[in-house]
Amino acid sequence: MKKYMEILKKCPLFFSIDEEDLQKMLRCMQAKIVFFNKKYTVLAEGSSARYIGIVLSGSVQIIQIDYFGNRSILGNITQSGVFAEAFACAEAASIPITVVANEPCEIMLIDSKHILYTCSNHCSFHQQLIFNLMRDLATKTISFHQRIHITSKRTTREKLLAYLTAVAKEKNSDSFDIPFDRQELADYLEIDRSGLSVEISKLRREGIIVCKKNHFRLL
Amino acid sequence: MKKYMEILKKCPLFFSIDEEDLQKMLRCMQAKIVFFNKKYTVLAEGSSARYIGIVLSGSVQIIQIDYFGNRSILGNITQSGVFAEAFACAEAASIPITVVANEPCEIMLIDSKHILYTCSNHCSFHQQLIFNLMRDLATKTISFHQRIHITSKRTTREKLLAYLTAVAKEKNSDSFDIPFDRQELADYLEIDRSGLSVEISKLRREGIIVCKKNHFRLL
DNA sequence: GAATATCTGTTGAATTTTCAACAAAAGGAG
DNA sequence: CTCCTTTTGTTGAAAATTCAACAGATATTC
Repeated sequence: MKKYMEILKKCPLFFSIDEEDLQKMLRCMQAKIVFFNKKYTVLAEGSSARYIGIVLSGSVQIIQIDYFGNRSILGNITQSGVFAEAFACAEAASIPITVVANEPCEIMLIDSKHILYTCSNHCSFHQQLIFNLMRDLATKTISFHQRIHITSKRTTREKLLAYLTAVAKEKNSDSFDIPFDRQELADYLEIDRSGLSVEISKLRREGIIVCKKNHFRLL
Repeated sequence: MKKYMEILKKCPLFFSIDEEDLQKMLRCMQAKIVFFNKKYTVLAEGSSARYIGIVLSGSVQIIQIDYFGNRSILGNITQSGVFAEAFACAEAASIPITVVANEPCEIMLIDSKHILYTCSNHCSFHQQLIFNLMRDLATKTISFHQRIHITSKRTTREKLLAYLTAVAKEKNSDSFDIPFDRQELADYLEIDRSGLSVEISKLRREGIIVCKKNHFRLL
């Protein structure tokens, strides 16, 4: 567990909790670490909402697939990021989304009952954990607002530009990588892949963007 | 303040807090009550993210308006519901949404610093408040997932049917009112109003729905 | 490095949405 | 009740998206 300390200290769930307490806490919560290969399912839609996940290495995608097989990508969680916490915290019966490994990754899974309810040891840092969870959920809510700001645009071009400017703003640079390939970006923006490619080409010809693979630059 | 007790006891922020404590708490937090007429702005985009709002009577809509003036409706908050809590809890500088009164309404506003940080009186129920806030945010996150499930559909018909079946499921009945007029429903589903009317007429002719104004019935 | 699989860009046709404009219906004010 | 305003439904034309199919580019495997 020790080798993951630096990563866990950056996890929003554990802010303001010192390393010693964190070690104790993880043992107390019976945190387990699981490895997944690329494209493997970390949590499947319909499975128990018991677990809260933390990405130790690699990255995962949060996806929704409807009855027709259409995929929506809700987000991308990278190192130190948390996922599935909303369903656990709301004590939902099951999760309405699927989490898949984007690349080989190590995932920490914690049973939410150890987080939501104080253990018999009355860990003093438990209140801090709840507070951190609240902040994390608030941050997630804001990121959903941003996603809606992007996907509510009506045309492919507007969605794409709204997305790219949002990423540029977040990364504080006009030059950046995006965490999606073309099909994934289309599924994130809720548009057709081929239409997306057409629009990227247009923006390139018009001199508005430069891009190579998943690296973009706004001009 | 007393006349609002029954409403506040149903507010997710105050679950498991008894009436006596709640009274004290509200005084301690300097909660203020403001009245708004229909269509008036309760909180404007860009304003301080300091306040958490609670609907005491009437209802409010959470909306986003982009540079072209296109409105997206993110949700509808009714009696005992909470709004703007995510921005306050994440300590955002300003709010990226606008809250407008849907009808005449009474709103309680609480400065979030009184919620997030313990007061000098060390109110014992403060921890419960944080826990409630966390649950509330988790619930909101889930409702965003549901909204995305609806708006990610590609056609007007699919969006409309996904929305109607979701409401029917929530209300546990095939017959229900929706909180939107046609333009608002279009702005919630991210589609064109006239296209929506066309689709409603089609579904009516096909005998899939019955509707009158904002009352719908699925067959 | 050759063979194979995956990803990306392009095209044209079909479908759908958007937009503007108007008429009918419903609601509110006096 | 009548006038006026707002909401809803309808239409056709323009614009945009989706879909299927394919070719070139890029990775991956052996």
